[in-house]
Amino acid sequence: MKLLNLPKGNRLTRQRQIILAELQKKRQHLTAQQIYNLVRKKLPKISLGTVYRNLKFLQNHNYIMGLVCNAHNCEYFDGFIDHHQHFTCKICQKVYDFKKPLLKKGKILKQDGHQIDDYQLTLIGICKQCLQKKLSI
Amino acid sequence: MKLLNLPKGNRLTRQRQIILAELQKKRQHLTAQQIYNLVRKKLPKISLGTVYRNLKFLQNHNYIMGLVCNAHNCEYFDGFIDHHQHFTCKICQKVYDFKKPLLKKGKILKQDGHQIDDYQLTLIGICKQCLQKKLSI
DNA sequence: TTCTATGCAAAGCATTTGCAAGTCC
DNA sequence: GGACTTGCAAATGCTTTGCATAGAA
Repeated sequence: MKLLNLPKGNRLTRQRQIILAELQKKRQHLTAQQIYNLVRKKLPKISLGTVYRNLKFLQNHNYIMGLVCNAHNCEYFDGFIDHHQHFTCKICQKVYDFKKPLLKKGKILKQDGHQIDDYQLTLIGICKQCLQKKLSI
Repeated sequence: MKLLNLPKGNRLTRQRQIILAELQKKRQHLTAQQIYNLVRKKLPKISLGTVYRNLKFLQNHNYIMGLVCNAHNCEYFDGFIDHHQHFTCKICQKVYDFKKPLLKKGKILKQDGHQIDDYQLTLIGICKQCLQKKLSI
C-alpha cells in the first residue's frame, strides 16, 4: 500500500488521495467510470474529468497501473503496481490477478535487436464462477 | 494465407475480399483507419463503417485477429492468426511480431480453478530503429 | 501569494448503428 | 427475388482539453 508522497511542484489534493485510496481498498480492476462512482460518494462534486486526469497522473507517478483489455475495449485501473498478470473472463468480463510470475522478466530483455523493458501478459478464458454456472444450466 | 470461404448465409463481397487481402499482404498491424485508407485506393466509395463492420466480421470468423495496445488506445488488426506475440515500441508505436513462442500454451491451461483458453503477451520497449536514432542524437 | 489542480462543459476520436439503396446468391 | 451488405450520416461512448475559479504550499 503506497501512500501519496509527491515530488515538489505536485500537490496532494483530497481528490488524489481518495482516488488512490479507493483503488487500493477495492483490490479490483475498475474503469474510470466505476472509480468516479465510488469517489463521488465521498466527494459529490468531483468531476469525471478530474478522475481521468488523476488516474493518468497516478499512472505516470507509478502509484497505479492501467491495462487495456482486448475483449472489452476500455481501460482498467489497478491500484497495485507490483508486477503481476491478469486473467480476463470471456463471460463475466471480470479481471483477476495472477500473483505468480509465469514468465521470468530477465529472460526476455533482448530479442531481435529490440530493447524490451516490460511485458504484459493477459490470460483469457472462463473463470471458476462462470464455469460453475455453465455446468448448472 | 487463408482465403475467404464463408459459411452459407454470409456473402463474399468485394469489400471483404479486399480488406482481407490488404491485411494479409501488408504483414503489418494496422488500425481501422489505416486499412480504410489502403482499401479506398481500390474501392474509393467504401465507407469507414463498412471497414469496421467487416473487420469485426473477419475477426469473428477467425480470418484476422485484433489487438488492443496499452500505450495507444486503439485497436490494431493482424491478418495472421497463427499464435504469435507482439512487441510495441514506446517511441514510434509500431507493432512487431515475435514468431517464437516465448510461452508454451500447454503450461497455463489451469490456474486457480479458472479455465484458460488463450493468452496474449505484449512486449513493450524500444525497437531497433528507435534505439539507433537515440544513439545518433 | 503563487501556481497547480479542479469543475464544468465542450471537443475529440474511435467505433457503432439505423436506414434506404445496392448487390450477391 | 430475397436476404445480406453497403454507404451515408448521425449517434454513442470513452477520454481529453480549455478556461475561469478554487485551493495547496
